[in-house]
Amino acid sequence: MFDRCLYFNVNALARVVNKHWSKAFDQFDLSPAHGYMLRVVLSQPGITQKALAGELRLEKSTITRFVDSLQIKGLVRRKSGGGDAREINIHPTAKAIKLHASLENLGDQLYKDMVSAFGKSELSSLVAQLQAGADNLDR
Amino acid sequence: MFDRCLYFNVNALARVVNKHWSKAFDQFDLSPAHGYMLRVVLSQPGITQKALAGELRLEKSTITRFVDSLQIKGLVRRKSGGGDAREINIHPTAKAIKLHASLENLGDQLYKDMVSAFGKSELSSLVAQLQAGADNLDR
DNA sequence: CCTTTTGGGTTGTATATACAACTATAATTA
DNA sequence: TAATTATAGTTGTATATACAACCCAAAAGG
Repeated sequence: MFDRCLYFNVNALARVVNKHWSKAFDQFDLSPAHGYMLRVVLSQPGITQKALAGELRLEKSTITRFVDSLQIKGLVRRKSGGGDAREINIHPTAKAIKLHASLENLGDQLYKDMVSAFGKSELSSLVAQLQAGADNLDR
Repeated sequence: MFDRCLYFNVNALARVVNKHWSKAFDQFDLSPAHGYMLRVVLSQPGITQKALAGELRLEKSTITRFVDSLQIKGLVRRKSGGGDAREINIHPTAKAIKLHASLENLGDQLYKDMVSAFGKSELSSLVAQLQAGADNLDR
């Protein structure tokens, strides 16, 4: 009934993609969203929460929550005192650093899974359209 | 950092689409998801919850919750007793029937919004890819 | 300087949705 | 037909995420 509807189809695809990603991230005991945030922290140690919100396109309150839970798991630390006292810098712990390579491998693996599910050129055109769509609408 | 990642981009687009749709559905005091469910009930009065889950691609427990809230708003009624006593048939109330035309108009309007944001052919190719993607992965 | 405004982060609260365990009924099989 | 299995729906619980109201520190304007 909603075959041609953007809202319906983007949400339906998001649900199946999220399920696939969740299963893959289970081995790290992380949700995909938390895993992606950790990847950003690992690649930019000391990043502020504001910048994380920008990278991940999530609200700052959501970032607070995610940092809280990574902190509870012993994967990141909050540090203040770098110039602007309002800012908080997020650093990966040694435990997180040990995961870095396997997290990136998982990313590669998932990409390959999608290439074989969709085909390489179809996948990249789909992703490009998703991205253009978000940019278009986000105003 | 995740520019080419399906997970990231499908979720980012879903968030902006959902925001746009939510704003549009405010006038009915419905979330888009509830509005879509009501549209299905209006077009197939007496549909079972199982069939609703199929149409909307949502879990049956989610359907229970949605029907609960439409019922509380006086928009649908549950009726049993049609043969199989496990099944529950969902019917729109008179109040819901009055909304039917404007809900469909809203759907048309949103479609037009998307056509002007994306362009007609880009939109339909995007939606077709979303749909094919969900079908592909959902196994 | 002192006051106002802006910006980063947190907290309270709300919604969408899922999954697993459960209940009640129907269908199958022995 | 009695026992097993499958199916429709409900409920408990959990997660992701948003928004609005708030707090504190910084910047800007008088």
